[in-house]
Amino acid sequence: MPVDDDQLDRAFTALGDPVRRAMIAQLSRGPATVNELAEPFPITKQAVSRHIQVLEAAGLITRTRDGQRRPCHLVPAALEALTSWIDEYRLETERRFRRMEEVLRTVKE
Amino acid sequence: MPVDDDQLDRAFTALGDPVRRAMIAQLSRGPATVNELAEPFPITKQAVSRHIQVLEAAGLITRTRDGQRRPCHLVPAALEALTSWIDEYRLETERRFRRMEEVLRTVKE
DNA sequence: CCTATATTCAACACATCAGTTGATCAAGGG
DNA sequence: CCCTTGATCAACTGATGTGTTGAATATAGG
Repeated sequence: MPVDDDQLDRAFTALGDPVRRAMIAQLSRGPATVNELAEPFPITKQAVSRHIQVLEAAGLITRTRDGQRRPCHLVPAALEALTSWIDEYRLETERRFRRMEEVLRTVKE
Repeated sequence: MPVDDDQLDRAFTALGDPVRRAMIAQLSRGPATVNELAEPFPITKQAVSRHIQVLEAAGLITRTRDGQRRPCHLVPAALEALTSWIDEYRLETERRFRRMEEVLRTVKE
């Protein structure tokens, strides 16, 4: 499933921050609230709250409601869209390299 | 092969820009110089030159010398490191989802 | 109802980024 | 040796991002 350019902007930029990547890692082990996500970091909860908003706007997480808590959940399909984008160009490059090697071997004979 | 945090910062941030992603796409079809990479965009070559420096610092491309030209080459291994990072957490999340479904089915009986 | 907890909003400071223009450096070709 | 071409450096501007503090909102629970 294709993703538009703005969505890729937001998703890749979101991953370009060590705090947000650590949050992704934690969320892969299960849902977590703002407070739980904030715990490992020496920053305020407001700052954490905004990191979460960045991840949500990027489509990388969704949020549910549980009383006064707003647990975050990782969205595997969004991650998959990113690897698909990257793989397209990696695979094309690798195919091109193999074709070049082929030519070099042929010439050498 | 693991990648350190700063390298992930630089690489993901580099991909968070549509101009740089378009450059990646072009480079997957073959090496290109600054001038060739600048051609599709309505920005100055100095700006393109700096985008290239960002991609190089991120390890996503390397540069060679060909007379006065400095062709850029995509580095597939760097792209692979990114998909590996993402996949680790996507797969963990999918495994967790499957375990939850399993539990739900068991409880329903 | 009142209070504590979880989260968010608003306004501000500071740093980084993407773009510009103008000057500079490096390599090739007449 | 000059001149052109490819690329980069330096300084500046405006926009965006990340953090802070302080106030506000919403829900739970006695």
